Amino acid sequence: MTEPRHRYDARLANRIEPRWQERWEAEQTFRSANPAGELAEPDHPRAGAPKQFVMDMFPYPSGAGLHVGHPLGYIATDVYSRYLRMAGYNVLHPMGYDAFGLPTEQYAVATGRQPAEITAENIDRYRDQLRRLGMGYDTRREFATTDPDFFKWTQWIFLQIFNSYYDTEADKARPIGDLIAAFESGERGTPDGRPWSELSEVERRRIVDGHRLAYVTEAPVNWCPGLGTVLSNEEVTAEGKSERGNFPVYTRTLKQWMLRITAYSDRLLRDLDDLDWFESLKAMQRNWIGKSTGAYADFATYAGDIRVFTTRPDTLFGATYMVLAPEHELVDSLTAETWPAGIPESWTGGHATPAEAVTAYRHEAAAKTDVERQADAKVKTGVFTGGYATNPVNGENVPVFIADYVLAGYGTGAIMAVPAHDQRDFAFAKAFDIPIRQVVAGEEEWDGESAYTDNVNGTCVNSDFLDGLKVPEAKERINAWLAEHGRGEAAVNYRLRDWLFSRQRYWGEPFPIVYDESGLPVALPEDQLPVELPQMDDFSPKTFGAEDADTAPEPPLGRAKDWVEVELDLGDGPRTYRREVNTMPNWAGSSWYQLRYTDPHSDDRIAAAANESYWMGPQDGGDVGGVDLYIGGVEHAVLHLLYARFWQKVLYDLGHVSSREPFRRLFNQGYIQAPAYSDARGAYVPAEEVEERGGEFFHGGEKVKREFGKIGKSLKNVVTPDGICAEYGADTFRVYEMSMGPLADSKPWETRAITGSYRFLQRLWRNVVDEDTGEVTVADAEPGEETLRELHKAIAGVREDYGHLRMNTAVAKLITLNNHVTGLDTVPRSVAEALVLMAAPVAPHIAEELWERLGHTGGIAYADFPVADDRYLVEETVTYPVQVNGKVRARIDIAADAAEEAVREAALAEGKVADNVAGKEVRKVIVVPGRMVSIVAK
RNA sequence: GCGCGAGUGGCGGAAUGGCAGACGCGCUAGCUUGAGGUGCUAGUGUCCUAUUAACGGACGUGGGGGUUCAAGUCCCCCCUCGCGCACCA
Repeated sequence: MTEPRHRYDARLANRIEPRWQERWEAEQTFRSANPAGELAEPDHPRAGAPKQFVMDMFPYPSGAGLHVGHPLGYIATDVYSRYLRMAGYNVLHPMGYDAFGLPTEQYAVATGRQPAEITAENIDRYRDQLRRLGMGYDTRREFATTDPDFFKWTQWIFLQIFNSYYDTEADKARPIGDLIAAFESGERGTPDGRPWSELSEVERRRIVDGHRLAYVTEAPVNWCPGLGTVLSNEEVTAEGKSERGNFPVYTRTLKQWMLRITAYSDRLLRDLDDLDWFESLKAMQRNWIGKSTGAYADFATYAGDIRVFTTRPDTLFGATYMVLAPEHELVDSLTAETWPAGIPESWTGGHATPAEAVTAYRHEAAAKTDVERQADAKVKTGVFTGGYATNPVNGENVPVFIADYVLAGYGTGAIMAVPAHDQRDFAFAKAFDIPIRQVVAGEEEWDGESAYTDNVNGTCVNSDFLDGLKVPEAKERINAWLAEHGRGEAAVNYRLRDWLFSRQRYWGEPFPIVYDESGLPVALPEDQLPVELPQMDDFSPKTFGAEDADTAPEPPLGRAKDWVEVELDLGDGPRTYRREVNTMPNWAGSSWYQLRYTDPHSDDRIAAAANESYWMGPQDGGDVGGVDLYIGGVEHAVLHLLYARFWQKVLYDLGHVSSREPFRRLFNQGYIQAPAYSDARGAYVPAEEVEERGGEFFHGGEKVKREFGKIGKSLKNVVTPDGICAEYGADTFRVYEMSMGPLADSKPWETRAITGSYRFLQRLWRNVVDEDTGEVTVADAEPGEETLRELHKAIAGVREDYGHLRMNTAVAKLITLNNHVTGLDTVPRSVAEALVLMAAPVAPHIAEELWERLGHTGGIAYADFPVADDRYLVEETVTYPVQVNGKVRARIDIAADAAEEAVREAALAEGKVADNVAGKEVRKVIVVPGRMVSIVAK
C-alpha cells in the first residue's frame, strides 16, 4: 500500500534534483576556465588540461516552450561534456538564445505587446526548462542575440564585411582601404579609364561600394508579400514557397543589401573536405554551391555577341541552335521583324511575327509559378526569335530561340544547344524539328534515341581539329582555341548566389549604416555601436495578400521618423543623415555566436585572441580549427551552416580569428516523432486522451488512426519535458532519451517505455541505499572475480561508447552491470562507486546524491571517470562455439591461452561434434583464437 | 529523373566478417500486496518434435544471386521506405 519511504520514485527525484541544480548554480560547477581575461582561473580543477568545446545549435525561444523532441541533442552534448570533464578535459559547454526573428514579432503584433518583452519571457521559460533537465552549462557565458552587448558585435562584424573587398589574387578579403590606396596610386585603373583624381567624390564612392563584401544593389530578389519581406535563396523552398509560413514567393527587382558570399564559393567548397561532418551534409553544401567547370564561348550576332557557358565545350561543333532565357537582355535586339523563309511551323508558336511570338511567350513564362514550371519540365516549350548567331568554331549560322528551360539566373542566361549530347537539348530539338549532329562517339554506334552524354570515354567526331581526341583532351584543346581566337575561355560557374541580407521587419539587428544626401551608404564608426531599435508602438510590417505579387516591401522602421533622421558628426561637422531602415535577417547572430562563447563579456573585441584561439584555434598544421563538437538538426544544412562558415572566413581573412572554419566536427541528431491520432473525419484528436485497447486506439469510444509525426500543436501530440520530469524526474527523462536509439536516427516517442529507464535508476538506488531505512548498504568487501570482470568490461565499453556519442549502448552496458550487481548478496563499495561514476553523465542528479551518501564531498562533476584494468578484460577460460559446416553444433570451454592445436583437439573430441562428423572426412579445421572453431567435413 | 541513407522479433533497437536478436518496452507465469498499481523472480524469434523433464532439430536480419571455413555485416542485381537536389547548361 505505502511504498518504502526511501524508494527512488518521482517524489524523491523531484526532491533531490532541484537541490543539486541549486548547488551547481551556487558553486558555478560547470564554469570553464579561459586562458586570459575575466574568466581566467588558474586554480580551476581543469586549468591546463586539454580542452574540448562542445556546443548545440542554440534554440529560438518560442512561446510554446520546449517539447520532448527539442532536448535530445542538448542532453547528448551535456552527457558528452560531463563525461569529458570527468575524463580530465577542460570543457566549454555553453548555451544561448537566438532571439531575433519573425515568430516573436508576429506574436507581438497579434497581442499588441513589445517583442523585447516577449523575448525576455520566452528566454526565461527556456532557461528554466533546460535547468530542470540538469544541463551543465557555464551560465556566465549565456547570451541572447538580442542583447545589445551581443548585437553590437553582430553590427561590428557587418562593418568589417562592409569595409572590405575580395582580393582575387591573394584569394582573401582585405580592408577596403587597401583597394582605395590601389586606385589612388593608379595601380588599379578605374572602370572608364579616367584617373582616380579626376573622379568626383560620389563617383569614387560608387566604384568602391561596388567592390565591398556588403553592398546595396538593385537585383531580382525573392519577394514574399505574405510575410511582407524579401528572403534569401536559402529561405525559399524548392516549391517556390517561403520556408517560414509557406507563402508564395515572387521574383521582383528591388534594391537590397547583399553579402558577397560568392567570392568564397571555392573556399567554402574546398574546406568541406577537411571537416568532420556527415558526408550527406557536405553533399548538400556542395550541391548548393554547385561548382561546374567548363568554358565561355561567344557567338556573334548582329545584335552583339552572345556569351554562353557550357560544361561541354568539346561539343561546340555539334551546336545546332542556341537558347536564351526569356529575360535575356539581347532578346529584344535580336528578335527579327519577320519570319525567315522556310522555317518549320512549330518555331513560330503560331504567331505572325517573331516579336509577337516572343512577347506572348514571355508573358506565358512569367505567369507560371515555379511549381508549374517544374511540373512542365518534361515538355519543352519556346519560340524562335527569328535571329541567327554564328558558331565561332565553324562559322555556321544557328537559329536562336528563347525557352524557359534556360534560366536567367544561372551562367550567362544563354546556352549553345547540342542536342546529340545533352538530354534537354535533345528533347527540345525533337519537339522543334531541329537537326541533331553527333560529334562524340562511343564504342558502339549511336542509336539516336537519346542524347549520348558520356563525357569521359567518348571520342570526338565531325569536329575538325578535335577529331579523334577523347572528351577531356578535346575540352582543353577547344578552350585553348577559344582563348587564342578571342572567342571565349575556360571558366568555372557556381550555382551559389550572393546572400540577400536585408529584411523589411522590425525585430532584427539594425544596420550600422546611414545615408547622406548622395544616397550612398556610410558606415557608422565603431564607437556608435550598438545601434539599437527605436521603441515603436506599431512595428507591424506591411503585409499583403499572399498572392499580391505587384506590391513592394515597406520596412516598419521607416515609420520611426525621429529615429531615421539623425544628426551626426562623422568627421566633417554635424550633418543630417538617414538611417538604414531594413534590419538584418535572423541568421546574422547565429553566424558568429560560437566565437562569443569563448569570451562572452569582451568589450574591445568579439573575443580576446588568447581565448578565441585556445577554444577554437587549429590544433595542428592542417587543422581548419573550430568547435570540437557541434550538434544540431540537418535543417540548417545550407542556411546557418553556410552563413556561419562564410563569416568565419571573412573574420579569418581580416585577422580577427585564428581558425578558418567555425565547426570542425558536426553531428546531426535525428528527430523525435510522437504518435498522433486522427478520427474518421481526419481531424486530429488530443494524443493524451487516446486509449489503446488490443492494438487499436480509441478516443472517447471512437476508433482513431495512429501515425507518427513531428511533435507540435497541429498534430495535437505535444509531450513536454516538464510533464515527464514531474512524473519520473529529469534523470529518468535523460536516460530514456539517450537509450531510445542512435543519436543520429529519428525515432518515435513512447511514453510508456520510459518505465524501463525509471526502473534502472530505481535499482541503481536500491543497490546503494536501503529503501526502508535510507541507510547506505554497500559493504567494504572485495568484489568477486566474476563481478570484477563484469565491472571492467562495463568500464571499457561505457568509456568507448560515451566517447563516440553512443549513449544508447552505454546505457545498456550500465543496465547490464547494474542488473548483475542487483543479483549479489552484498554490494561491494568499489563496484557501487564505479557504477555511480559511470552513470553520472546521463543521470547526474541521482549520481551526485548517491556519491554524497557514499561519503564523498565536493561533488561528482570533477571526479575521475573509472579506468578499466586490462587484467579483468582477458578471460581465463574461453567458450568456443564449434561449427561443423557452418552450423554451431557444440561449445567447448578451454583455457584462454590454450594452443591452437589443443583447441582443435578439444573441439574434435567433443561428443556432439564427433557425432556430426562421424562417417565424414574432416577436410579442414579453422581455429580463430579466442573466437571460435570451424570444422569443414564431407 | 539524379544523389545519399536505411530495411533485423509484437515494438524501440544490439551485434571489430566469428554463438543474430545485447539492453529496454510489451507479453506470460509466479512472489509481494486486502485489491489495483508499484516492486521482485523467471520465461519470451518462428516452426517441428516432446511432455518423465527436456534434449534435440529445421528455419530466420526486405527479395534473388555471389565471395568465404564462416555474411545482418563484403560484392552484383532487384524491391520498399526516408531524405536531399531537381531543366544548373
